Amino acid sequence: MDGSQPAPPSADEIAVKLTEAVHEHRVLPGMKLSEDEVGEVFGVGRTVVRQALRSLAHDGLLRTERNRGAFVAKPSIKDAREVFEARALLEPRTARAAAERTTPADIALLQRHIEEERAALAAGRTGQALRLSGYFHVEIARIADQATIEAFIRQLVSRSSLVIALYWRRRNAICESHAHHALLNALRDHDSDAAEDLMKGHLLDLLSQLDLSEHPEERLSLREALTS
Amino acid sequence: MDGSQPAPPSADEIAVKLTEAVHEHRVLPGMKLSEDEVGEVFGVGRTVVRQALRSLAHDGLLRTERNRGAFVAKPSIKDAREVFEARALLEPRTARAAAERTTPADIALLQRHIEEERAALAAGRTGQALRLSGYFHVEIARIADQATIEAFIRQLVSRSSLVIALYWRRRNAICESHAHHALLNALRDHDSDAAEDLMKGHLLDLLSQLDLSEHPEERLSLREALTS
DNA sequence: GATGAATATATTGTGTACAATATGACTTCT
DNA sequence: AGAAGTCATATTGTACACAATATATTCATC
Repeated sequence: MDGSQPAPPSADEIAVKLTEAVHEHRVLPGMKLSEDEVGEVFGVGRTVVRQALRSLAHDGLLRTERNRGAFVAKPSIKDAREVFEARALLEPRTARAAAERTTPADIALLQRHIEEERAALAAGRTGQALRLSGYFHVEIARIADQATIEAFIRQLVSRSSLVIALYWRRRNAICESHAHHALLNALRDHDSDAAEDLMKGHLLDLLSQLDLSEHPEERLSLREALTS
Repeated sequence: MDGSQPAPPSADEIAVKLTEAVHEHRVLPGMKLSEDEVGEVFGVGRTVVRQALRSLAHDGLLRTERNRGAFVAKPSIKDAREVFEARALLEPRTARAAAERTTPADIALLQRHIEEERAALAAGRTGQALRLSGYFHVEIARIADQATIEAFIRQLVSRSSLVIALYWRRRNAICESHAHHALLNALRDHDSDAAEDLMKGHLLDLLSQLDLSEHPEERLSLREALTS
């Protein structure tokens, strides 16, 4: 057997793991991420954990309160709208750019991606399906060869996961698969106009599935009503 | 006299100071930021400096090499193009949104902003003028009441400073003042179309002032040619 | 019994010591 | 003299100890 303990993960690796957990709705908005706890899970000291947490906080996934700790962000309704407005500005044009550069290798990769997503959904692993569904959008930015925009979209997709956790109406993420398939076809055919339109429509669809009307229940937490 | 030493700055405050220094071209691409050195300047330990540096690195302003240190990023020509493509996607539409929400107070603030910029330029403080010129764009996102997009634009403006430091042709940043003034008028008149068009044109102007043709001199650093 | 203060506990914030690693200097050998 | 190997030095990477602060508990008092 291999007695050597596996190399402790780096701060970036931990950040990726935590982000994945957010995407899969395994950690939910409001949950506290204790430094000691996270450190014990990953087998590193608090120093490294702190770096990872700070990285997540910088992406807007965590909110840190001084001498209190790091909590998974709970995007407000305004935040939710902002996220999708930003996506509406970035993603359609990026999809257009991607359509002009898509290679057969990209298509194959996206196809595998969609297949995994479908399989995860069929197996009831909705968390993984959700994460893959988000990464699909990141992949398109990568195909467009726009690293800067890709980083932004990655951030927006992450926050979208939080938004979905808070404001999603129904549990049927099935429609997504169709939208992604249509996008795939547009990319394959280098149909820029279609890609841009499909992406725009897809984002509007997603937004329309959210319930962004302020309910009084939002205010059930008196603490946050007064401290925020 | 006040013998009490001033409270040591927080990591965020140091990050802001460093970012300002980048904006003002006081720290230039490639410069090394030693942890001990920065810590001594600000009167804090390496722990806090590290957080600040990591924050800058997350914004793409620094590049950290393992066991070597943090160096101010030197955006490639591709990076430069990406930055302005992202800005072209975000800022015109944001200017449009801002035009629909601009208040007299915003106008007054922008006017002061432009005046400061002009004064700095007249006094030969080109660094400050450059920084103010960048923050003007951030202000517009703030007026649009889009915190998410504002954060992105802030990041892009910062990187633009690096790009300008590397690829700017002439030293005449005078034209900017006119462009910003025209934008101010459009915002005051709530002329959304004009605001969007002016911003689009302004960004194209900026881009056209850059020299983004690959020169062989770019490759004078063998080290970077092989390690990157 | 309720309220308020005082204390106890737990968690984060920061400095520092030590380990890991890269770079530069020096020595040695051909 | 040049090249390669070895060692010295400096800087970053990490863990840990202690300080600061917020929360929970206890206890006295009305």
